[in-house]
Amino acid sequence: MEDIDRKIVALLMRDGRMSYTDLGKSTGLSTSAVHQRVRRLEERGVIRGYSVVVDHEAVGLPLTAFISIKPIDPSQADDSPDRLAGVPEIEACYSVAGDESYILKVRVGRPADLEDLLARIRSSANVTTRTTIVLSTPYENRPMTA
Amino acid sequence: MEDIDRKIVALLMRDGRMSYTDLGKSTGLSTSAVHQRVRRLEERGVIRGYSVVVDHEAVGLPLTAFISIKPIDPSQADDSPDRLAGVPEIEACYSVAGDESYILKVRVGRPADLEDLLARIRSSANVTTRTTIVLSTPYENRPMTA
DNA sequence: TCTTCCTGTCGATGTCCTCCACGTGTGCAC
DNA sequence: GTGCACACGTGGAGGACATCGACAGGAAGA
Repeated sequence: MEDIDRKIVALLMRDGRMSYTDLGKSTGLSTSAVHQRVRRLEERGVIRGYSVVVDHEAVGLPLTAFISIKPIDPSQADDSPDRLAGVPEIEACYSVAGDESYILKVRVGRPADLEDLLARIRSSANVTTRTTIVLSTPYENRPMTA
Repeated sequence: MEDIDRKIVALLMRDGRMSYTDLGKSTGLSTSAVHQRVRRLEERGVIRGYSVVVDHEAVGLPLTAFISIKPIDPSQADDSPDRLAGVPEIEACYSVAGDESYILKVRVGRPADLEDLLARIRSSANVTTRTTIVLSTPYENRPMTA
């Protein structure tokens, strides 16, 4: 990937609503040229979409946790992501190497909600869980460096 | 937070570049009214900013890992986030309850880069590390449900 | 050299953002 | 009830921006 594309992506990570005009000024290109590049980045799948950065406390989900899961029956089909896809509290699911098979990142409102969520995860995916509570988040989703 | 604000946030999580006109149509409000609400959400800090969703493989960072860190000297000042803030490979830093003190999410290009990164983390923060390699990411940063 | 492809600039058009003036409903003091 | 303040909505006007097409220049290969 070219250097200028990398710069465009880095700029958009900092401000996803930046106008093409401003992107052009920051990269030394014309508006149309930037527009074309962004469209190509979208087509190639480098840019998958745009999103908003939300304060989770403010939207009523102040409690974050990581849940590592392990199948109870090691011979069972490994389809936990599908089984858990419908659980809205799960923000991310990573297949990992190591003792456990997946790490989930979840957000809930209160400890009681977490308890309830764990029960749902265990029963719907037939797994054991190991939960790590997040106390604070110094930083998250930091933008790439140019 | 109001129901309609929640809907606006949910819509923007799905498409952070959605126009105020379209947001208005989806929420049954006029363009100006939506605009006002979004501005208030930004002022209150509910909306912290806008960003782009990037395919990390496409930008040359296909290897993701979680690194749990623990201070070597338990009596030392607990300022790891500050010490590590300058390391660009670290995308997120969570202070967690449990045996370890922080979980870092990192992205690098190759295993050798991870080795190098781990050395830098250990020396600059004076910590021991436990690394969990991500094999695949079924989903990540899923939008809230309305 | 000529062709082709890629990537850029420039200009025109329609859409959207942005702001301002104004209307409406609610709660409160009088 | 009346008057007022306030929060929140609508609608319109203007300027900025996105979007598209036509065209220019440079690089690589025949």
